[in-house]
Amino acid sequence: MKKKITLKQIARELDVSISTVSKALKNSKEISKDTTEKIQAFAKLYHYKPNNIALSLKNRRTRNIGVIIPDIVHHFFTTVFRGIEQYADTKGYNVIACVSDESFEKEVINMELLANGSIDGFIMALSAETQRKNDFHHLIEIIDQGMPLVLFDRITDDVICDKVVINDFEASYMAVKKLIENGRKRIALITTESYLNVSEKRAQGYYKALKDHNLELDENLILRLPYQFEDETKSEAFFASNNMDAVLCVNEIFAVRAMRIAQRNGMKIPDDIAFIGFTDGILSKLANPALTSIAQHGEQMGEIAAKMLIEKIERDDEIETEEETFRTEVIKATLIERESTNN
Amino acid sequence: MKKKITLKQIARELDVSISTVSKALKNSKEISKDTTEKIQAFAKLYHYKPNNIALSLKNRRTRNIGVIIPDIVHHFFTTVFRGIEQYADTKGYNVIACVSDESFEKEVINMELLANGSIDGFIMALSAETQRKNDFHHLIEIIDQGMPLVLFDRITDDVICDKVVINDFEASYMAVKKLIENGRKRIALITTESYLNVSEKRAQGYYKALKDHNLELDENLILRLPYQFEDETKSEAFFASNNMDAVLCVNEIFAVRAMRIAQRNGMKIPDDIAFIGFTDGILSKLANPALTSIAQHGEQMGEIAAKMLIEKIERDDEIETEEETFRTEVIKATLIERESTNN
DNA sequence: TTGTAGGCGTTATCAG
DNA sequence: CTGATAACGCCTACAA
Repeated sequence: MKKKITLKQIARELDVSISTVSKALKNSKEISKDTTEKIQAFAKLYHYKPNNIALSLKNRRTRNIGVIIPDIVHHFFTTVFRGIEQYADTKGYNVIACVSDESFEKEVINMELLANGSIDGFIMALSAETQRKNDFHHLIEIIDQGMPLVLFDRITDDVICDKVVINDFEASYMAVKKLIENGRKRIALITTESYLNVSEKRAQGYYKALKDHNLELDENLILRLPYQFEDETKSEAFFASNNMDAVLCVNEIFAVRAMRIAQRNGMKIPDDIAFIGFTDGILSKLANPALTSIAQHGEQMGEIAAKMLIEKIERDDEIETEEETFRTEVIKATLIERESTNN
Repeated sequence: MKKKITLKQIARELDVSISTVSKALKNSKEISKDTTEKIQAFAKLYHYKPNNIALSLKNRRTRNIGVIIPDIVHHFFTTVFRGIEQYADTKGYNVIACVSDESFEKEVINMELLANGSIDGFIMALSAETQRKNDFHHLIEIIDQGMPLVLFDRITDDVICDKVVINDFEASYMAVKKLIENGRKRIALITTESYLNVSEKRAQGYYKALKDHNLELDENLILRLPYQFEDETKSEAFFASNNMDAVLCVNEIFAVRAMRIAQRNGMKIPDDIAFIGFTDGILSKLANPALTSIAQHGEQMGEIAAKMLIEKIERDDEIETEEETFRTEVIKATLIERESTNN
């Protein structure tokens, strides 16, 4: 077992000084061709690679970025993560991934842990609990310390930083509009129980679309489900006690579950009832019938977030003063039509 | 914007030496109560937290573990990742996640990048390309440097290290046996095209089960699909030109796709044809009909892998010599029966 | 009780 | 052309 070799060891072996070795390995022309070759050959032989930690300490940058997502099993976050990872990779950055599990406390702890030098910046989506509590002191503190932060999807207006979102309101509006144009009259909304920024915006789009087309808002047609687990009793009661001809769901899991229940109740999709869901993931594609779905372009979102963050990190290095400016990028969601609606 | 404060700054402000500050913050009884209190108060006021990078350099451990998975959108890997992250979190470790994208080169590059001091150990599943090339020099080199490594799921016998797998062979055998006991005679296998260790073992289980029950192995009943993308033409031809009454698939995506095609061809599930898939993910649960599925317990797998790794990391710290021993943990897969088979 | 010095691995500056 | 020194932030054995 040969431990990693250091400059010091090379220097000792070759009977030169550490700085000579360092320079030779960087092809500095201060060093003679002879010594340079000798040192490089030796270094190669022993697979010398500079120690990242020492470099980080010296340069005050780690080339690590911290990503905190509420839930990794949720397809949307996974795709965003993928986008982040891919872009970061091309720029030579590593991604440290933390899952907040929708918990405020885990979010805070993870952030504090990473903020102590382990990373150069954060990309995150707020946990449900954080949004409910409306407590963002940990984010503000981080920013205060000069650490770049990019929020995506689950954002808040209370924190001033770079952000990436999709046009939830418009996307939802368009989806409902489409349903109405297809002749649907009783359009239900299945959304999350807890207060999530995005769900709220999607609900607003739904309200507005109904209103603009002179359809009455019927509170009975709105079902609020717990975000994580559900035993389907609420959903079944919902379908049993209401008649509707279309459903908009704020995510694809809700949509696919709802379709199953509707089918179990003998309804034909899309003849009797149409479905549209957010999150155009694998479930939408492979559902039976395939689900018409609003693509949130998670991968693109992650890529943009990573790009914004890395730009800010690398800018910080150069100029020092210069007034900070923050951007909010809005990605346009697109409707992917499949079998659960008629076109 | 207040940058993070260091021991040095505290020392200067309070007009004491750095080591006094360091000791005071650790409640060393070398330091007088007075100074200790003064220093601690000041440190608290400025939110002093030791710099992780400096600690890593000093202690030669980072409390980071590197995880390399072939594909994060694949549900199974996601759940393993979750298990790793959760366990690591409880032990105060961070997880640096890299995606190899099934590419040998990305796997090598990522490993080399991380191996230079960024992490204390690796957990990984081999990329498809790595398994195909049978080239593991990068793993061997890593181990050689004394870096702990745990392989999971996609493993190889050519590398000696800790491993976690499920009993693929037996699981597959049991699944086929069940199908046979249900009266199925023409049982197909849908597996991956590229050589993957796990697929191979599952195929072996399939062969053995057929043989033990005196069913002939019909090569026409085996469909090999590309791992990542597929336009379904091959699958459709497969279903068109063969008649079968059951299908075993090496993952749930293949299974759900296959079910759709069978249904499109007018077959009734499970009456005309039964399906069993590996990977008991969300797709299996929400498919229509719900898919009988072999649970691989990804989360548990991740947890065990993380536990093995962290134990090795922390053992390395203490004792130095002591002969190394490596374990292979085998997790028992379980069959979750749903609507796609009759019980 | 407090401080000094050396070291973790690297680089940059300056002196020889 | 080469080497000594200081610094990044922290810890600790040893000295005062």
